[in-house]
Amino acid sequence: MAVTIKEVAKAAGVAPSTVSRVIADHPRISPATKKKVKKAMKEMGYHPNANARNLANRSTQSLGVVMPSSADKALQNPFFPEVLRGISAVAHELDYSMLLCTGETDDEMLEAVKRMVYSNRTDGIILLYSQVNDPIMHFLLEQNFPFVIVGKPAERVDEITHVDNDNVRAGKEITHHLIELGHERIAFIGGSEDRIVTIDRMRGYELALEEAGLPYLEDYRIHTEFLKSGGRQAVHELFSLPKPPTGIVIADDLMSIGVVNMLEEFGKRVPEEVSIVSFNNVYLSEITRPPLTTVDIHIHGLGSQAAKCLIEKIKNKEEPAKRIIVPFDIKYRSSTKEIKTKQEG
Amino acid sequence: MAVTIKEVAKAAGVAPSTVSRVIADHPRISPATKKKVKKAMKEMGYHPNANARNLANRSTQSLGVVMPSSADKALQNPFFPEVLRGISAVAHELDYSMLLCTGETDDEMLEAVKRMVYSNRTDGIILLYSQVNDPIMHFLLEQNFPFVIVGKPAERVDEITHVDNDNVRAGKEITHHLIELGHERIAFIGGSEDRIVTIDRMRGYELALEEAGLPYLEDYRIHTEFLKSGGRQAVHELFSLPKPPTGIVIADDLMSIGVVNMLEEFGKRVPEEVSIVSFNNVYLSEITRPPLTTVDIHIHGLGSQAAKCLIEKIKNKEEPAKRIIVPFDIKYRSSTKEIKTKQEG
DNA sequence: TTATATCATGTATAGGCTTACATAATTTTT
DNA sequence: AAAAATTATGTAAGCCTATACATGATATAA
Repeated sequence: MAVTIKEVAKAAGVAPSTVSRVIADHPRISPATKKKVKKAMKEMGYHPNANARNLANRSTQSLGVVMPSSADKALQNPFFPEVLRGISAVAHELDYSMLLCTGETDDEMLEAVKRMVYSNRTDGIILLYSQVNDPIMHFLLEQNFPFVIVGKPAERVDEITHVDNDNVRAGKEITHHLIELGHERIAFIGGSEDRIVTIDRMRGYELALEEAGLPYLEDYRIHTEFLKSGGRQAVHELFSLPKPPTGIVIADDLMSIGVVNMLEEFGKRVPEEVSIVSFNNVYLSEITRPPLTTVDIHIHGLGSQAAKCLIEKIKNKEEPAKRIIVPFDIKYRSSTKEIKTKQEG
Repeated sequence: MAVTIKEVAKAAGVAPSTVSRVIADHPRISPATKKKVKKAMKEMGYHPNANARNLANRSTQSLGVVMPSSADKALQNPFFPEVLRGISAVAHELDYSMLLCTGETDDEMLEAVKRMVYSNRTDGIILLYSQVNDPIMHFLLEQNFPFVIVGKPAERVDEITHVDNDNVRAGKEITHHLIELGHERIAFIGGSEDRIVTIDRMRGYELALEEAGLPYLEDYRIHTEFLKSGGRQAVHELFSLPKPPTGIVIADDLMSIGVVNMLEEFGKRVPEEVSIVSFNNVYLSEITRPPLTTVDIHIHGLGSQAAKCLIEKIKNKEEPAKRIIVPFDIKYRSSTKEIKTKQEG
């Protein structure tokens, strides 16, 4: 059994409460006893017991982090380790620990979150995704439990603290880049339409087309989970169109890699024949072939800001809902190319 | 304040200890009172407080998971989300939660681990990496704190429970595959030589060469962190050799992608001019171009086995050290090609 | 110098749960 | 039918820390 506050107290010849106060750096402890107690703590190898402490404090000093359910392969997205790092950076600094929550199915996830909340294992929760009609979010809302979202809430946007990029603008700007290069037939490939991030990025894509006076074709929009075969089929159809696109806006770097692969299969080369842009700027996008022109969304920043907001909210339940927009910038690399021959008006 | 055991007891007309026993499903509680108490719990929305419980039990019901320090980009490896899923699967099942531990520097990591251990935040630790002379491992050993390694310990192999693939054999077999295809000039590219996984895979590579009577050249071995520029330089040198390799064994799928990219830059095509094999079989390796022939190490299994072992060890301190070898299999895809023209004797 | 404010520390309780031990009720044994 | 064993539940003492309140010692004010 580890050494307790009592034993330290006895050794230092003071009361347990005094030791506790020394730990908390209470101002009304004389320098002399402070020193004496600290010495005893060192000598005896004392370390406070987090459980006891948290019980007394009615807190846990830990942040729950909820990943999307891992039904799909999306979880292998390097986005996640990177946000985790961001969260970890400030959590560590402010002396919080991170409780991770994954699960195979949505039900399993919800159950896991409920357990975390009910059993008081965490002081607050970060949702690493945002989707339409999310039961977990509803639960948290209903319980009035502190949480923040990385991404934009599907509803009650003004009541829920969230950390996001301006994905609409990012979508618009990156699409605009393609337009500037002379592209007029631009497709959009994104994941599930339930994910807010997909919706926003697509919205930006639409706006850019509109602004440029380019037609907006239903056939140019693909939503797929990208589990290989499904995605292949979709891309195949896209390029079987009478007027196939010359540029594609893809909602995620990881998908881009799959798309490049499929295009190659169909004999289309990137960027010579098709230009591609995407989002996230994971490390991968730099080392893949071709290196991707992509929106750097500052994943690490998303994570660290989310952690910061959540901790503020935990410390002060009255903290108003906030919206933090992490700026993005575009990394211009080699997956796009100017288009010379204007494709008929 | 949440409802406590006492309140439930009062409502059900029993003693708090009875309620506690109902929760623990104690056999000596009559079905009648069990039912009565459960009803009260439901009605009042009672949920046990994890902190109080853990304090009384001197346990935490949580597993600490230590990722490598994120100094390098290696953390963006999809390997990690995938092991986490594996760990999570059994942790969840056995009602443990996962405490994540990352850090920028090695010192920060060590400090974080010390805090976890000293403050009793976790019952045991899973190390997601293994390297030579790891201060964290030494600390854990010295404290006699339950931990398991995903990978092979650098020392005291028989005293430390670990879950690993037979990386030497995997290295040998995958290299052998290249040899079977007629390759005789085979290089090896791996990450840091401090990582045991690199060492083992390279050892397998060497064994395969030896067995086939192929020469083993110093110049054919590259170790790099693969932070782009460094890797590029190395690959450049490799292919400036008088006799450049026709096949490469690469220690990790993620690196493979970088290598393919660089080769392309140097005008070498995969697999037409250079064959490539690697390890891990992350989702990416399937969708990249070309799809990689790679060793499927069953990442999920590594994680789940590790969690299982750790929990066993937590429950029984006397549990002997174990070594679990998760089987691997090779996914044959399109990054290798038979070599026709025997390159001079 | 005495009353009062300030400071340094101690006492005791709370936080929510588990569990060894005690006790009352029931069943089994002889 | 009394003694013994078993069963069902209660009592109370932890687990370790934080903190409101109490107390004694100094310093300040009147």
